[in-house]
Amino acid sequence: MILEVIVDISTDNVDRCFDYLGEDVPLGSRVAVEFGKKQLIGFVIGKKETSEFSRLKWARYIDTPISSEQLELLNFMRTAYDLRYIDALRLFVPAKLREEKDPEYSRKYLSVDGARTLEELCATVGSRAPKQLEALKYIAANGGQFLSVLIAKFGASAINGLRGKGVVEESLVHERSTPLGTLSREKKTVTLTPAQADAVRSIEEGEGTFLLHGVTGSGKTEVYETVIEEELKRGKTAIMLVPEISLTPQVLGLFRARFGDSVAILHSGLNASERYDEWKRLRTGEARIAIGARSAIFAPLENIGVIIIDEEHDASYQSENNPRYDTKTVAAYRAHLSGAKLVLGSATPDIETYMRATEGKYHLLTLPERISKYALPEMEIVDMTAEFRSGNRGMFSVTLKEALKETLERGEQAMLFLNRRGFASFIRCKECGYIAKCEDCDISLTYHMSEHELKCHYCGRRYHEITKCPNCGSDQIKQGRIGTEKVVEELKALFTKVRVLRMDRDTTQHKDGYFKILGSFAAHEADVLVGTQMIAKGHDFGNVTLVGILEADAALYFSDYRASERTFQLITQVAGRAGRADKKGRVILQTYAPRHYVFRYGKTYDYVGFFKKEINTRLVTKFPPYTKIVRILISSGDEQDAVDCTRTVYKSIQALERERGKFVYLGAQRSPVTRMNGMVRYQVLMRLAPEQFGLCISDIYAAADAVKPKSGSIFVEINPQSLM
DNA sequence: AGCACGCCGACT
DNA sequence: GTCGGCGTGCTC
Repeated sequence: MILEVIVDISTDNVDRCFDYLGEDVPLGSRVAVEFGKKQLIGFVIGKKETSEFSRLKWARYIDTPISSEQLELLNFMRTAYDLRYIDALRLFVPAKLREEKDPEYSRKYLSVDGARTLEELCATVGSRAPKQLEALKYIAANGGQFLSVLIAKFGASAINGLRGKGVVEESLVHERSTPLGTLSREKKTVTLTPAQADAVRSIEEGEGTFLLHGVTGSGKTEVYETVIEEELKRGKTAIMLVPEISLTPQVLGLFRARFGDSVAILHSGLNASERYDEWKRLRTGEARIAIGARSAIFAPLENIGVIIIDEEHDASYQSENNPRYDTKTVAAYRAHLSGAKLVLGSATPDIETYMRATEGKYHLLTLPERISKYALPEMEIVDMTAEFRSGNRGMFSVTLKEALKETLERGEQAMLFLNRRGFASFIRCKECGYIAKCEDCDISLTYHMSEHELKCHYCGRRYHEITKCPNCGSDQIKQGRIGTEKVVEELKALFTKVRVLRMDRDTTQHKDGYFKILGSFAAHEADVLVGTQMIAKGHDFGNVTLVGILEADAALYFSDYRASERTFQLITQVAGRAGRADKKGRVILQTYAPRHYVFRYGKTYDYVGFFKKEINTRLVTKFPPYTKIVRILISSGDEQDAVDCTRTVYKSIQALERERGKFVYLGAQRSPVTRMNGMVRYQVLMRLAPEQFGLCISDIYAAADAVKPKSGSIFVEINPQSLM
């Protein structure tokens, strides 16, 4: 039998089948092959009787980690996203299975010599080795520990010293590193509200895709859990996806408590062995629920009853680096293949998702109110242009200053949220709030310092630099953007004794920085937490009664058609941080555009009102969901090469446009971020009507694949999250 | 990704 | 005269 094998090398030149002789094994099998003179892992994706090659090598069968259903999903993704076989295959298989050694691992485990007392052992080690003594005591106190853990904790020299002295016993433990047996299942019977029960019933009795729309605290999680439970009772399995950032130990703990060992958790904190362990528990059927970030959609489950995507509007569901894919589309296809239901949940759904729900393509389920009797905090909108005109040139409004003072006096905590994304800068008039926008696209213009001009990132149109506000004539027109450091500075100048924590890219760079800061704030080691969107999600702090949103409108002006949508999501999310059970919260939102519809609807948490307004804007400006944005990004080490490649691609796309009908927009330009690690970046950007998209996308992929930059890359993105 | 084959500059 | 630079091309 001839096996068609994909070898485990990720390059375009080997992104095809290679024929090998082998047994008649199932498709999706893992084989060991000699490729050139390298020993590699390969995956069987086809079988045939004859080959046009004469001197074939043999492939040795190992196992079959990928099901035929998963292979179908893989093929779908390959055409939908123009992926390499191997890049797509790797999503389905834990890294451990791609290493040549036996994936069944066992780890060295150290315990103290039980025949002697701890004092005797300490004496043997001697007082001249304090580190070893410390380690020894630790081992004794814990009843033993894995060698790798000990080395990480005490250093290799201390541990090897101990091992040399014969005071510890070594054994090979063929076991998972995080014992689960200790976690008992919590037999908590939750009583669902009528709305929750209705939602559960609709999902259980229906099929297809559901949008579960409910504000923060309306109890979406109970609906998910009950639906999963029902599916398990029917003998089905379930996948639940959550945004990467919400995979906190607490959230995971809740699910473990409810479902015990039948849930497998796939998160980025797992090492290769742990990941393999969880994968195997799903594959063998030991675990029947997979929970994780976006890649958990590839979990090795059969007979899936439901796929749940929580916070479905979250940007992390779109994979922005290879393999590029969009989880919701993949999930929809997987659900279709396995006859599973797809449940999308959010308080602020993606505009496209909600549109499909209004069109009847998704079943819309609404959870109207918060479960606890405490209403969402009220938002106060402060007009910063008025503050500016009345002489307050600082970044805090009078209202916010007073509210901060009161909060601190009561010994409560505050969060100051700074709405800042990326490094694009917009131009704003501080007197009247005017923002420079593209006349064609209604997208904020970005100031390019090198060229002294303003540009629209979506159509490339250029405008002269402006020094006077065209609206009110003021010369107070400048780049609007402030940093977290600046906020902390001004805060400390106002309140000398205030204890401030800052959370942004800089302070969370080192590992665990994120959780350390949150933990410290939760323990009331600081009065105010200043941060970017990072502090918007999850994390309830009982003592926080004030949330200040500085420059609430800043995200409105990032040159992105989703700016309003993102702003609405952010402000409603951040506002939810204020006030909990017993303490009423207060939200103060500072903006230079108080009359913008985002704030009008945001103030009352009116998503539907916002949606109606926003969808109309999208229709008029011809942005998604009424079009699809396709971007071909070309990067090269050589400027001329990049220009040549861009021209070639642009020409073939133009030819395509002549053949298939006019696109909504087509243009080629330098990428907004011109250089990135030594590479020059150009892009061909287009907007297609949905029908055109279906017709053209494979040709667009072909046009891009036909060009090969000398020392760089070329790839196609669909509705990219940002145009950086 | 590797590795071999292949055609042009400064070295024992 | 040769060693070696890394540019193109192939791996079933």
